[in-house]
Amino acid sequence: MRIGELAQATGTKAETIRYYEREGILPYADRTDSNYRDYSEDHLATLTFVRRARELGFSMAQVRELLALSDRDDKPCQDVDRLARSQIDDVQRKIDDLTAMRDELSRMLAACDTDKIGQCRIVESLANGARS
Amino acid sequence: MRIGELAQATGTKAETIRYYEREGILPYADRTDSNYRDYSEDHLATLTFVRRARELGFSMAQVRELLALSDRDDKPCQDVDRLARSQIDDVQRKIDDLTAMRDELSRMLAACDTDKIGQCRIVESLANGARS
DNA sequence: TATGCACCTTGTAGCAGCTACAAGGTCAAG
DNA sequence: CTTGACCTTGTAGCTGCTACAAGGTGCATA
Repeated sequence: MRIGELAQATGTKAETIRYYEREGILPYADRTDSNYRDYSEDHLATLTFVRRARELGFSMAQVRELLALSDRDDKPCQDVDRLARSQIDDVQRKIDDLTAMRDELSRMLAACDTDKIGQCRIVESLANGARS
Repeated sequence: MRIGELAQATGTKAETIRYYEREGILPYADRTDSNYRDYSEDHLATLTFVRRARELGFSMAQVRELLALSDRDDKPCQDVDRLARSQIDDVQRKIDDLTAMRDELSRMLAACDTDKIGQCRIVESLANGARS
């Protein structure tokens, strides 16, 4: 697969893909005889993952960590455990916040449907949750 | 409440708060006689919301839209409806992705606990979901 | 009263994570 | 043989902060 195809498949700019390669986020792609980057299904999967993780608010450093969980053949189980455990808490917190947000948006929609004028409490929905 | 206090309460740098004011993300704060910014509970709630929304991967523009839903006294119900509806889809997609990620992280933890060597499929967990 | 810290302003500059465009070149399909 | 996708290196712009400097005010405390 060439860079343009991969770009299209993932909704990523070709220049961003090259940038990820330079940054070591994506593994270096083999070059064809004509020096074109040649991508595999693995590259596609990794890039899709990276893009979604970034959309979900993970930093590049966190994405690197998450990717590191992937090829952990070398790493002892307890490292993986520690890494996964700390990520899980982070992910769960995001889910909780998003759920509160979604529920509030739904409530507003429902109020709109029945033409009741409801107050919008979307700010409160996230603001009030006591968190560390 | 003064800026330092608000900064501490929300884990935001004072300079970031001033930046948000300049950008119109946070409403202009009244100044005391001694020209200090004076924040209310509303400011606290809004800033908390903004910070969480940003952590969840919403852009400044999206945060503005979400905030706009909040003081919609002026806007007709159908505008609110349209805006809320499109945001809900976005939020639900994030929840689904994060849930897949969390489940896969949990699976890995479980495998670690029982000392079975399981393959890490976190990349696949997000990569394979067919999405628009 | 003086020291020190939090705050004010304006301005400039840096980092992260892209995104864009330019210059100069290769490759392959119509 | 032209067109368009790709290659390289380099530079510069955008977003969303973050930092620091310069010069000044407010205010609590030794």
